[in-house]
Amino acid sequence: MKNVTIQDIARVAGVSKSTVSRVLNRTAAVAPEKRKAVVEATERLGFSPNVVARSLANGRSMTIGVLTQLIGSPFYDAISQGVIAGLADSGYSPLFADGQWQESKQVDAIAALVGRRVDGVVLIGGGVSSDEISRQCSGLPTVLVARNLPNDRHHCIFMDNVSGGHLATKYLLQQGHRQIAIIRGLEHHPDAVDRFAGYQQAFNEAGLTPDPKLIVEGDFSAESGIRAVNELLSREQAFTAIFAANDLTAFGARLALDQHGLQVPGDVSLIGFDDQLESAYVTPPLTTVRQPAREMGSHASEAILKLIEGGEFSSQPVQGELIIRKSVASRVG
Amino acid sequence: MKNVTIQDIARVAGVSKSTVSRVLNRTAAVAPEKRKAVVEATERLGFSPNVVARSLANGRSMTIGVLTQLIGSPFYDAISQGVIAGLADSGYSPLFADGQWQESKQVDAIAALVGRRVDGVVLIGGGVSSDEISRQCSGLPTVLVARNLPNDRHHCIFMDNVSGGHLATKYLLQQGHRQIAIIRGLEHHPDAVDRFAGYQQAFNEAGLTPDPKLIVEGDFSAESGIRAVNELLSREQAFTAIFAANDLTAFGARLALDQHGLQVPGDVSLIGFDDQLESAYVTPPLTTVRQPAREMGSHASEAILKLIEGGEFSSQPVQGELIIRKSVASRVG
DNA sequence: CCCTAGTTTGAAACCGGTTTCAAGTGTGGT
DNA sequence: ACCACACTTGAAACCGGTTTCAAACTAGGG
Repeated sequence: MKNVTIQDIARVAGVSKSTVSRVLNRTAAVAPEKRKAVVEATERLGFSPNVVARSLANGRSMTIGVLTQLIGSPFYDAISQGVIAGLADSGYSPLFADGQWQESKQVDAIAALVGRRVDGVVLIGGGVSSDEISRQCSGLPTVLVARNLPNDRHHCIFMDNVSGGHLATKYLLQQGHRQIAIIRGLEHHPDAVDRFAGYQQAFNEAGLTPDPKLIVEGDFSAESGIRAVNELLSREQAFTAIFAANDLTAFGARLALDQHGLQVPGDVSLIGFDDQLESAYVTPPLTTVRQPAREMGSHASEAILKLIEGGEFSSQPVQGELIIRKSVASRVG
Repeated sequence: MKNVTIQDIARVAGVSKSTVSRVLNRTAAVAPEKRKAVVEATERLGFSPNVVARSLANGRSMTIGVLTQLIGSPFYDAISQGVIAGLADSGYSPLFADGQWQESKQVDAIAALVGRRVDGVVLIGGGVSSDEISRQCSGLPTVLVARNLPNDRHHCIFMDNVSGGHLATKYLLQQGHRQIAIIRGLEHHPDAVDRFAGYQQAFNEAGLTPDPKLIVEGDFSAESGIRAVNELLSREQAFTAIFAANDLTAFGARLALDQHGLQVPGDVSLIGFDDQLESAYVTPPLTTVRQPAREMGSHASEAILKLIEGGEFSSQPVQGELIIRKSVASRVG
């Protein structure tokens, strides 16, 4: 049950372990017959190198720490998947830690990753302060995803949420809607405030002002979509369209509208944000702003790998894409 | 930028590194004043132990290898999340590897995990043979999730899919349906064949036989739900209900029915399998058989931890639960 | 044929911890 | 006062690799 070590190979092949190491890593020239002996011994004994020992010796763990928020949110999950995919075949493996949306847990989790001597860190979302990140990850390649810390100490891969919110709202305006309700995300969540800013900006550009009675809070959950529609309906202020914080919220809103006998898009149009997998298959298929979550994740992996190799990489906000399906009706003509 | 080692602490505290180790791990009694000196030095220098070195020394990496299939499938993703959650606060971290549904990649991925000297392995789904698993993971605590390898060499946490399929079909029969179409999953996927067996069993118990014209293949995707419904409709064999391979397939089926002007559940009833997050919020909310994916994942973590501690654990198939919502109408009376 | 430069090679140090072992210290019993 | 025994402690070995260094060997040039 014992593991085979390079010492065992050295003995069998009749060389020193230094030579075995050199053969295995092609790190120096070795006489052909010795090389052959080592290779044969390696295969015969079924050697698999102890990555832990190797890491200790050369200081590289071949591991990338990934901090998720584990909220079961389709968006963040898709980013994680992108990170995993982007690391495939790189030799690096992703080590996950879980922040549970609590800052203290996130700080602990980062510490755990750093303690494991990961070669790089990918932080997905979360609320850890810039200073804390700098302190813990100093000297370590670090990439933030789905978050923008506006200073040049960090590398960030994030979406331009104001332009995304603008895109959605402008489209609704173009389709002739004027009473456009918005279900916001969590009050202080930067994504939510940015999308809301885009919403306002689109109205401003059209020389219009959004009706404050059509603005309602949410928390990115489907349940909050239901609550929001009920709230909206109780305010007795007519609206012909809803811009939901994300697709999940849109699903909830759609269901609540249905329960009130309101058709989508016949009576009210609906637009989401994210473009999660299911959105193309609900009835009616949801018009939404696509966030390339998976791509952002794999982009983060590429960035980390580049940083590890000593390279640089420039990040610029990725743009959302309007995916037009069937949940928005035209009010023109 | 250099890291603080226990050697540094030993020097500052005026003791040997053995003593530092003993204080840090409470592994032996140490004189109070020395202990105090060590603790102070530790805090003053901001020491964080090198987990890699520790792993090498005591042979425990405090890491659990997790092999996923990364298919973006809500079901498998939920299991992964459960595994992550179950490991939280255990001191162990999950190291992910990606099998991409290809057996050769899976074998490589397992090898990579084992090479990193993980203390246990969680295999989620996948098609690696029992022998291969035994060979690679011999001596390592190993748990399979969402898969049943019927021999006593492995620990498996899986759902009883025939009883699940039975549950769904029996419910439809009880509601008065007789022409029940089934959209199967991938032809040779064990989950699909088991659910189909449950479907047949429910018919048999009722003294009925399913109509072969109402059986159609799928691949667990939403797109395959659309294709299946089109196929079904083209066969011109009446049906009043559809049992879909999973919720995603049900979504696709629902959309296709809608496009053909068929109401759910007015014209045809629909039942899914999984109970993914969104299923409660589509219109109509989907009646389905719930698979406790997340729970299975965290259960797997618990099992692994127990096995690592030398304990045992007995696995028995988890049962699905019928979640009755609004997508099935009664045909009785 | 000798000297020098270049190539292979193994011994040993090292990465940063844990653990064994034996020496040193102190305590209590008689 | 003496001895046995328990308790602390540091030196050193160890985990399994990588890397430095210097010795030994090889080949080429004069």
